[in-house]
Amino acid sequence: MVDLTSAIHVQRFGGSGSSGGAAAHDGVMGTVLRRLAGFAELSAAEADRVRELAPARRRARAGAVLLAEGRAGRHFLLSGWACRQRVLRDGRRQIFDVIAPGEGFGWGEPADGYARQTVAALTPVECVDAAALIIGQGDAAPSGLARALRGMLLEQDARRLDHMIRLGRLTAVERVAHFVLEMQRRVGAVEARCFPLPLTQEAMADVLGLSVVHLNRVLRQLRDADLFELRRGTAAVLDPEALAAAAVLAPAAGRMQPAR
Amino acid sequence: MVDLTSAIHVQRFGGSGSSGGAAAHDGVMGTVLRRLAGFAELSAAEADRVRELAPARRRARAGAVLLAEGRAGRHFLLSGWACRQRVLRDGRRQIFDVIAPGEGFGWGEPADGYARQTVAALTPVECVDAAALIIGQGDAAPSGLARALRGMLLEQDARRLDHMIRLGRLTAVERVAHFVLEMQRRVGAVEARCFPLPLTQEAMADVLGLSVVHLNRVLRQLRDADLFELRRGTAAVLDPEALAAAAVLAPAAGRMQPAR
DNA sequence: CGGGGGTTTGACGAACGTCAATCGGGGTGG
DNA sequence: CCACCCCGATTGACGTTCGTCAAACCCCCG
Repeated sequence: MVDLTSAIHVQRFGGSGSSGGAAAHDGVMGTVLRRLAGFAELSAAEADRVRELAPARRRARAGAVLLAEGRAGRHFLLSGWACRQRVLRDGRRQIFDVIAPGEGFGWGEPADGYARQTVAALTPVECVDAAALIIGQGDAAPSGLARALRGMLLEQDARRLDHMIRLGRLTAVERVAHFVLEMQRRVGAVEARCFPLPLTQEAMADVLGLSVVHLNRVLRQLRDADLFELRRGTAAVLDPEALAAAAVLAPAAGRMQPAR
Repeated sequence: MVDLTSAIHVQRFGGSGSSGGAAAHDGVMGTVLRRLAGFAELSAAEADRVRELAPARRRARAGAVLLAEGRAGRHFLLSGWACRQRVLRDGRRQIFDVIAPGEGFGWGEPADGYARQTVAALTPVECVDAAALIIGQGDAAPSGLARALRGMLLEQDARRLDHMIRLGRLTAVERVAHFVLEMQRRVGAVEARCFPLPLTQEAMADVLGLSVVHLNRVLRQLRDADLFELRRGTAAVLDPEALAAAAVLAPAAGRMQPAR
């Protein structure tokens, strides 16, 4: 499926404008285009419209707020990782959802003061405001772009349900195992043993509703059992079957199923 | 606001067809109409279209599956309480969301195999399939009905975020307090001391990600402290301020905010 | 060669789950 | 009308999981 192993390391601007191969041609928007294509085929014109967003991209450092609480508005994450979160007055933080490179944010978030969530960068990121992007919505045949974006939102919803189960009904080990498998699938590395997962243990703990210390112990436990390893931002699934067994629950599908 | 104290006890069919007062005129659809009106004003024609659904209503007993996993399709809950849930192979259950009388279900659920959730009745219920209801979507000015339904979905989304915080970052006492306040607001009984909450402790435990035993202890603790009481399906908020303090987090707004 | 943030570990305690038994109330059938 | 019964609520005892505090440790960068 989609290979993002390298995409996350793309941090250079300029160059790679119109050299040759498809990936090179896609330039910095490659991550986004490949991910969208995972949901629905885009027409050449649509892909071009997406590519044209590239000059508007901006960088942000880890920890930066990409979208303040209550704000919305179509963005894409070109590289790096972000999250949707909320911080309580006493400092406790819950991360609702991790945003992987190539994914969008701000599309689903209701702007009318309803959902109090903030989008924040977990690593250094590049992102673009896609407010200007023409989608081609409504009426008879939704465009490929519209279908892809819809698919992205649906998958996000599905993942949130999984996440609620994780938080409410899975043990710490199960939560970690399930989260790792979700990320593996999500990053398109189902066959690969290793994939990038540059999240702080603190961030991961705030995703999974655990303390950093306890998460660390669970990670060591999985490492000692040769199931899974996380070192320097790279995840390694050493024993997929055993890890899946530990996860109890199969992660949400990464692709749209045919309507019934 | 909306008073559902009696609505939940409406179990009789027939009668109350066109006697007099507004509530009586709304008949069995009154709960739904009042709730929709809480989000956006409906035109007389729209209200009539909703009322016309009444004959199609059906009953189900507690525990019945109202919408199987993966299915969707516009429904309203006329009376009784239901929930969206998922049950793991080993029997663990997580309830994603409680559905109060008058609320809709199946509107947001994606039908294409994405979200694996089941809608199940928590008490005896009456509900209708509203697939035939003409909404008046799209284009320039969305109808009152469309806006009301959209508001319902937005509120549901907002509540899910709160729910994720509850599960991931609040203690048992905080979870219960927050849940109770959310329900109070949701049922339109913010001023009232008492309101109907006919959930089994087992159901509430599965909402809050707790064991029944521990939930029971928390409830006793709140009762001993004269903060909150739950007896025979009726909730009594004895000390609103203290309960709100115990909840840490203010529950999601019950009404649509003006767009910014 | 120092910071400094992230990771790792130990010791301890609090929060929560499990097992098991009892209680209570309302619904049902005689 | 009453006895029975069953499901849900309640309680005690105990064990486990997980959080907190505190102290190293490690690695990356400057």
